[in-house]
Amino acid sequence: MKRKVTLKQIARELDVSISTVSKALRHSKEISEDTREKVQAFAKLYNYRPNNIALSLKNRKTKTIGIIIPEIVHHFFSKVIRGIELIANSRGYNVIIGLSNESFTKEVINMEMLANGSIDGFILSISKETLLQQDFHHFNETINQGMPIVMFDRVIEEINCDKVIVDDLKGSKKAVEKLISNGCKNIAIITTKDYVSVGRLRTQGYLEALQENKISANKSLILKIDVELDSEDHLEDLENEIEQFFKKNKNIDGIFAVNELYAVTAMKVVRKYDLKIPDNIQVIGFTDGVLSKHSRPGLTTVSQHAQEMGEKAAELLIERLELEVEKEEYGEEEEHYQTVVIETELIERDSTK
Amino acid sequence: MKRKVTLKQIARELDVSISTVSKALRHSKEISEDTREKVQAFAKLYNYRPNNIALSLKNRKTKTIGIIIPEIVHHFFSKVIRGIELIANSRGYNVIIGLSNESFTKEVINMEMLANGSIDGFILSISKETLLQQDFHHFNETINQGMPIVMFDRVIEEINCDKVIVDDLKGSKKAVEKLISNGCKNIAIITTKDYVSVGRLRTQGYLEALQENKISANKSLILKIDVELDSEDHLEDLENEIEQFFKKNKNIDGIFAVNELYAVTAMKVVRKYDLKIPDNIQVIGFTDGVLSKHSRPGLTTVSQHAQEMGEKAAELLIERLELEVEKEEYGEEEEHYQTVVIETELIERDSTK
DNA sequence: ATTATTTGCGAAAACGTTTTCGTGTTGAAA
DNA sequence: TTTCAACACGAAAACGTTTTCGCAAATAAT
Repeated sequence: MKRKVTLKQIARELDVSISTVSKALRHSKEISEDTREKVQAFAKLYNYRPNNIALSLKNRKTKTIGIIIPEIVHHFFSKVIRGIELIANSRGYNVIIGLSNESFTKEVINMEMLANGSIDGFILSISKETLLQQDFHHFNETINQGMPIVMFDRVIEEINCDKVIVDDLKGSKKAVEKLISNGCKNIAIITTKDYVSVGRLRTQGYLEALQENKISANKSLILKIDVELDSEDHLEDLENEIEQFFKKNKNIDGIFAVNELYAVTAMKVVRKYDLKIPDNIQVIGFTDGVLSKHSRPGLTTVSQHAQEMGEKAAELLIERLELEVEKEEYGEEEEHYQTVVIETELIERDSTK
Repeated sequence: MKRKVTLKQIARELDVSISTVSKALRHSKEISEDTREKVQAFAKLYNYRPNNIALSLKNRKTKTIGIIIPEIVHHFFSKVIRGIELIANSRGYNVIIGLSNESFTKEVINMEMLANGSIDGFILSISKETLLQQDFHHFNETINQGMPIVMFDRVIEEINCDKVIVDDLKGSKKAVEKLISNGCKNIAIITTKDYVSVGRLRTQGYLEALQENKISANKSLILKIDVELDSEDHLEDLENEIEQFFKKNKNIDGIFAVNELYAVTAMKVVRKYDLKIPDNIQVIGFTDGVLSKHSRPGLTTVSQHAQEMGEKAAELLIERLELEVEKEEYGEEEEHYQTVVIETELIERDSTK
């Protein structure tokens, strides 16, 4: 077992100084061609690679991005990660992941763990619990310490940072408009309780679409699901709740669900009542994940372009990181944060006419 | 914007030495109660946190685990990650992720990027391309440099490291036996080409089950899919290939597929021919992912307990990491690597009788 | 032959810690 | 009064780099 070789060892072996070795390896003009070749040959032979940690300490930057997300077993989030990783890697950055598990405390702990030098900046999506508690001090503190944050999907207006969001409102509106123009008269929405911002926005899109088409919203056609039923362990509860909802509203001929799971579960329930999709009831979901593609019938859905969100978020963060280097040289300029909106796209499959 | 405070700054501010500050914060008995309190109060006020990078450099360990996987947008892998993260975090480790994208080169590059000090050890699953090329030098080199590796799921016998595998052979055997005992006479298998070790093992399980039940294997009932059709972009090609296969083998009454995607795609094809599942054809898949749960009919499947695999892998790695510290103190002992087998479980749903 | 310039290299500082060891001061024991 | 331990603290090394600066030797210019 040969441990990693260091500059010091090379220097000792070749009877030169550490500085000489370092310079020789970085092709410094200061070093004679002779020594340069000698050192490089030796380094190659022993497969020398500079130690990242030492570099990080010296440069005071780690070339690593911290990602904090609520959940990784999730098509949307994993696609975002893929996008982030793609851009990050191509620009020489690594990606370190912390899962909040939708818990406020874990989110805070994870961020603290990473903020102490391990990373240069965060890309994150806020946990449901944090949204619920409305406690955002950890974000502000991190930013105040000079560590940039890019938020995606679940963001908060008031925090001063770059953001990447999907146009939830417009996306939902398009979806509901599609149902309307397809002839639906009684369109139900299956959504989350309001504190998850995306749920609120998507509900709003639903309402606006109705309004603009002169359809009066019917409160009993709005089903708000408790987030606790989202997990895979509560599939049956979710199904039951949706079934109760159906029983109470037999006239439904269109369903807009704010995520895939709600949509396919709704379809499952619909089938129990021997109704045909899309003939009797049309369904549109949100998020173009694996369920939408493989459900039967194929689910018409609003695609969020998750990977693109990740890519954009990574670009924003890295730009800011590299820009900061310059900022230190010139004086501080005004910081200006952007919010990038990723357009949604309605992907039509067989659950609509 | 107040930058992170360091020991040096505290020392200067309080007019003591850096050593004193460090000791005071670590509750050293060397420091008088007076100074200790003073320092701690100041540190708390300025929210002092030791810099991780500096600690890593000093301790020559990063408390970070590197994960290399072929793909993250994948139920199995993301569940494994969740398992790893769970254990890692509870033991004070972070998790840094590299995606190989099933490419040999990216696997190598990613590993090199992380191996230079960024992490203490790897948990990885080998890319298909690497398996195909049979080039494993990067694993051996990493291990030779004293960096432990734990492989999971897609592993290689010959490499000297801990492994966590699912009992693919037994799992498949159980599945096929189930089909047999349910009365299937012509059982097809949809599998991958042989170089993907899990595909090979699962095929082997299929063959053994047939043999032990005195059913002669029929080569035309074995469909080996090219891995390139696995991605979401080639769903149609996959479907076509399976359809051709069906056309040639109209007598199939049972299907065992080595992953979810093949299974649900097969079901899709079956439906085209107006055959009933499970009445005319029974289907069993592998991997209990989101597709199995939500497909219609629900897919009977072999569950691999992905999260448990991740947990076990993390435990193995961390144990070895902490053990190594001791090993440096006592002389080197014989290293002994384990291979942990995670039992599979047959989850019965509606695609079997 | 003397001075000026270039060349090639090493010493040392810096990044932020922890830890070993040394040392001056105090109070107690001799 | 002298000796010794206990106490409280600081200096310095170490982890592995990069980089600035200084310095000697070699070369060029006068």
